[in-house]
Amino acid sequence: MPELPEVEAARKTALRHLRGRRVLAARCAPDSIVLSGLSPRRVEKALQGATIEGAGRFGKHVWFELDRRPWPLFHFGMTGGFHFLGPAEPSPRFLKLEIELDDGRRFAFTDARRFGRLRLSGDPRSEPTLMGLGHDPLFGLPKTADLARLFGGRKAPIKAVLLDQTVFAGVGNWIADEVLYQASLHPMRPASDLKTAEVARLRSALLRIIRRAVAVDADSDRFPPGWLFHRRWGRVKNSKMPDGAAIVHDTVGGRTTAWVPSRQR
DNA sequence: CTCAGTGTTCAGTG
DNA sequence: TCACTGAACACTGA
Repeated sequence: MPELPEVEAARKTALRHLRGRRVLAARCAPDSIVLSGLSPRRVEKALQGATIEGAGRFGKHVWFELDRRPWPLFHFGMTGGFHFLGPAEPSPRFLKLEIELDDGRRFAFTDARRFGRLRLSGDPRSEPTLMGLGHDPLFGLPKTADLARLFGGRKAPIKAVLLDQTVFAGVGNWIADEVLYQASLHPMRPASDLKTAEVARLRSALLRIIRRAVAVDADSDRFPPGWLFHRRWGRVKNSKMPDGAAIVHDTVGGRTTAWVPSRQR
């Protein structure tokens, strides 16, 4: 669920449900991994009685803006997510944080696989982990010439560079594959080998894909039918694009990579 | 039972 | 120091 568009959709939904709401009660699970050692009590105390005024995001990180500090800062890892519940609904499985709002509704943060994180921050934007991030495509990308210069020092496969959060914040595995497919680029090409025209194609594909996915709130049923996304899942043998082009699966940059050799040279 | 997986970090290497 | 690679992490679901 959690690449940039999914996290942005979660942020917007949170904003819709939570803005202006006061926290009546908060319950935080004693999960020392997800909390990275932070005490559940501190999280509960930070939220208890606070009013939620906004929600921010950078890359795959999302946070709530309260009327006082510190603020909760979330990362979804592989399986984290937000849930919004009515007063009588049962709490979801894998619950890490639950909040009761002053309108009777409830908010929950869950994470089955526990790669997600919940922290507190006086100012998320100045957290070292956020400041180390590269360009969030939704907030804009450098011009082609500057990207080309950035790639010039990288001999790693372009797929790996796309996944590098210190270069492109928020890009994950399916977006990287979609970008390379739509830009007709071989995932294993060393980044430094890309010609200017190829960097331009990558740049516009990245912008187009992120903007479109965000515009439909990361609802993959509404992604354009031609996207690789719809046919990339699993290492399914003999899978093909609608035009008959074969999709193959390899490991590149340590991740499963779905690509179409007939199109990506 | 085995294995892949929409992510990040850290150790080891060059 | 930097860039890069691969393993580790934790757990579910196929």
